[in-house]
Amino acid sequence: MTYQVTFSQTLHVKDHCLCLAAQRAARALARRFDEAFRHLGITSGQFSLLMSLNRPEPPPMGPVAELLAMDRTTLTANLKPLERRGLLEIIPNPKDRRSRLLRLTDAGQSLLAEAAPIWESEHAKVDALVTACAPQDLRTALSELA
Amino acid sequence: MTYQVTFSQTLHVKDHCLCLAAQRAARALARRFDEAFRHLGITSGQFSLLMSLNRPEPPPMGPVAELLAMDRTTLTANLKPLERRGLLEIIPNPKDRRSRLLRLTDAGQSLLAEAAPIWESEHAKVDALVTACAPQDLRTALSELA
DNA sequence: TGAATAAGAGTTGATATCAACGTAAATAAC
DNA sequence: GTTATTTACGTTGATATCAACTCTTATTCA
Repeated sequence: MTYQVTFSQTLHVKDHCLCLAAQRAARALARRFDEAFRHLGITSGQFSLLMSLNRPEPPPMGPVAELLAMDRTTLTANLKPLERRGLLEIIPNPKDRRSRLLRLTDAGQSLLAEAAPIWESEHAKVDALVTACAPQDLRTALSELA
Repeated sequence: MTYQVTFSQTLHVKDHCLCLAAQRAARALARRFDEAFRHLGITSGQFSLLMSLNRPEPPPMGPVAELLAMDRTTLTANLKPLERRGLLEIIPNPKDRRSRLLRLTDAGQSLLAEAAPIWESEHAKVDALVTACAPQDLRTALSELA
């Protein structure tokens, strides 16, 4: 005879699982920003990636993957469509031949400049949805989990 | 001449974007629970899906997709590997011939019974990581975004 | 009742995600 | 200085995600 998970245990998990809550919020927010950026031809994830490359010096892949909290191989995959579209370049690192540097192209810069005000306005709406705690505390709490 | 996004704007987005923060946390939590469930052969997402089917009556797909805050077509895709492994069944709805009902099999129930205590212990560790606000407030805030 | 509309799902195509494995280069140990 | 280890990245295969489109069945309404 096998132990059965009761319905009330299921309800407990549903109401308490931070993993599920984070997935739900992440999916919903991604869809929301995907929609906002759609006319620019980028997704929310692509916006975050392009924005993370807007630095004084082109960064190698490792730190970017770390910043986005994604697997390095996921980053490799995500770069491809953006590279194809000429929004970024993957160039050798003169300091370390194992490494590649990620550089935003002018086209990438321009696209980012169009996207930034959209992010600003959409994000203000999202921020306003949060009432259970201060939005800054929510951000901090999420960072504690990453 | 094209407007350029400044580095300080980039830092502002990085430090304030709830979408990025949610993606980061969601990815990190998924990896963490994936690891915890690995020996059972399921991922964190599959755990959430199977758990959501543990109800007195097999639910149709729509409400399950809604509960998980995922696209209906994503749910269709996610069901396939679990159905192949005999953990759930997709059966016709006698009340509505457009609809399908999702039923956990005995094997699915058993697997869930093994997974539940793992979730319990892993989740306690995760909960302890949250200090910026009460874990319950974090859950509520995330729900407000979904 | 018959036509228009809405609702529930599936398929396709593109991208996203990660583990497992592999390659090459830098660094450490001896 | 040669070997061992570590680091940085890529490829492959499986699953995840969603938009756009299509199919079928209910429901609405005229």
